[in-house]
Amino acid sequence: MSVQDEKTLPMGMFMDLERSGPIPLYFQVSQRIEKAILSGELPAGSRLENEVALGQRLGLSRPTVRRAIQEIVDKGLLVRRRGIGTQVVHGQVTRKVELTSLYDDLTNTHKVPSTHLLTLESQPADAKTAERLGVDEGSPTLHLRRVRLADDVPVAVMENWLPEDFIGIEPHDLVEHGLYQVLRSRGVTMRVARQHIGARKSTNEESALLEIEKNSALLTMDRTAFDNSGRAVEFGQHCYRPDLYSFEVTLVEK
Amino acid sequence: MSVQDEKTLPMGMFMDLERSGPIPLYFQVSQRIEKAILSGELPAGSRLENEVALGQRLGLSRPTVRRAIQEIVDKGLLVRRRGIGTQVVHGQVTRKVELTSLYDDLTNTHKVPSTHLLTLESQPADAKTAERLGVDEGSPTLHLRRVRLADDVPVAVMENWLPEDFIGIEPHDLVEHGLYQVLRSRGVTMRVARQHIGARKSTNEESALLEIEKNSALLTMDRTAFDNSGRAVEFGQHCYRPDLYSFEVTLVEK
DNA sequence: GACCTGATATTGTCATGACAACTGGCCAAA
DNA sequence: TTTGGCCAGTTGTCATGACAATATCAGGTC
Repeated sequence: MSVQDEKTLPMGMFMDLERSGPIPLYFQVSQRIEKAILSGELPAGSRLENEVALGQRLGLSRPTVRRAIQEIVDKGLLVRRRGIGTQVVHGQVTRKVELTSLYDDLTNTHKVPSTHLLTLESQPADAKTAERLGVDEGSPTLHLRRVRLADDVPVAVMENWLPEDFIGIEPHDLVEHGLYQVLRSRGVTMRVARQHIGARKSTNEESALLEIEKNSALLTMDRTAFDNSGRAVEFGQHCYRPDLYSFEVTLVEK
Repeated sequence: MSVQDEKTLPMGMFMDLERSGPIPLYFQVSQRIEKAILSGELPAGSRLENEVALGQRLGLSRPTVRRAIQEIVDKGLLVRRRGIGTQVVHGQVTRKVELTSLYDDLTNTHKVPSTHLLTLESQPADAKTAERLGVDEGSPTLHLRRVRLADDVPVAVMENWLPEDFIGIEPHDLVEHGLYQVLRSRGVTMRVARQHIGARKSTNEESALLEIEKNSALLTMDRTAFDNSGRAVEFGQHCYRPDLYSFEVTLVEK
């Protein structure tokens, strides 16, 4: 019995590519394929059409098709093997495969998110904050502390520091929109973020805020985020209720 | 004062590319650039030569140079901006930027790793294991449980299940080499892994094994790993001492 | 039957060329 | 002085073509 006894599917889709629109062709293709996988149209283990044939059928060049496929490989949904072809990964868990999202989206899954703003103040940078943000120690920063809730149940305590040019953000924005949305609306686009994920016991204050027992286990995440110019725009220390939140990561070996 | 007042560096390297060797050209180039960044030769904020010029100087086509640069962008060390160029990210933390490695390597940093093998047995798959591995419930699996130590200090308790064809792995191998090395030596190459990272309190047994207080906070990680044919080859539930171990993740926005 | 050999299929790498889209600065006009 | 438009520089996208590396499979030979 061979390893891939699954047959190649015809994939009768991709008839309408918008060639003059602003959306890249490779992106249009990759989205269709991903959708076909997640919807079950391309079941686990099935083989994809080979790159050349797929390109011909869609009227696209091989590099374009190849890039589209690569996007999905990077997400961990497809596996390519030289001499063999491209297959959908086995593992029926082909859902919820987004790389660790920036939190906003995750609570949106059938939950109503809300925010309690505890602190919003200007604060001189201490040594650690200065190092993480790449600013001088003692220079002013915007310091904020929030409790994030889903369906009125507290999920996380989030403490953030931002460079001084963000001083002036209104409390109203943060309660309504979440930090990253506010930054985006001010013209900042995040590009790179470095995260450390760990665990520790909760303090008494955190236990009260999160409505959990004293000395519970907490899931913690430190993050420094950089915008598209490479400047640090945010440093945060967050802690989560582990019974309500966890991180999902998909690794793809080179 | 402009945002990028840094000057473009000449980068007088890349003289010796091995064109006939087995190592891809784009990989050779990306390694040189990454090395130059990590060594400080390309300081934070400095601009890279533009793709066309760099290609000409190295005798390479633009796609090849572009791919080399893209590799480093994906690691979060470089940032590209259309119309501007490619810059090294600000943020002096340009060290230890490897995506969440597969554990073996992490303990190797100045520590002596060792392993206590607690369990190594054949065990019929329960419902959860069967689902994760994609095998039938009740079919035989290899079940193993280990304590991982660094410098003789326990760091993690790791419990794994593998499909039946791995039954026959010797205890000696696991003590000496770590699970992933053993699998590699049996011809398995990992491609995709899905991980869930969370936290919880330790059980009494875990507290004893890890030499920590009862009811401490633990960092937990569940993982299912797939080989290059997309078949699940390992399912594991691990827990770590949070004072000795944490996860590092670098996110890059599309 | 076991083993080698070659043909075939498929992805991996690389080159060349072209145009589009975005950014920044220069310069002229209001 | 300010505004607007033009221009050059750089990355983003896409097409075409070629060869290399690797896995499968059929067939022949020992």
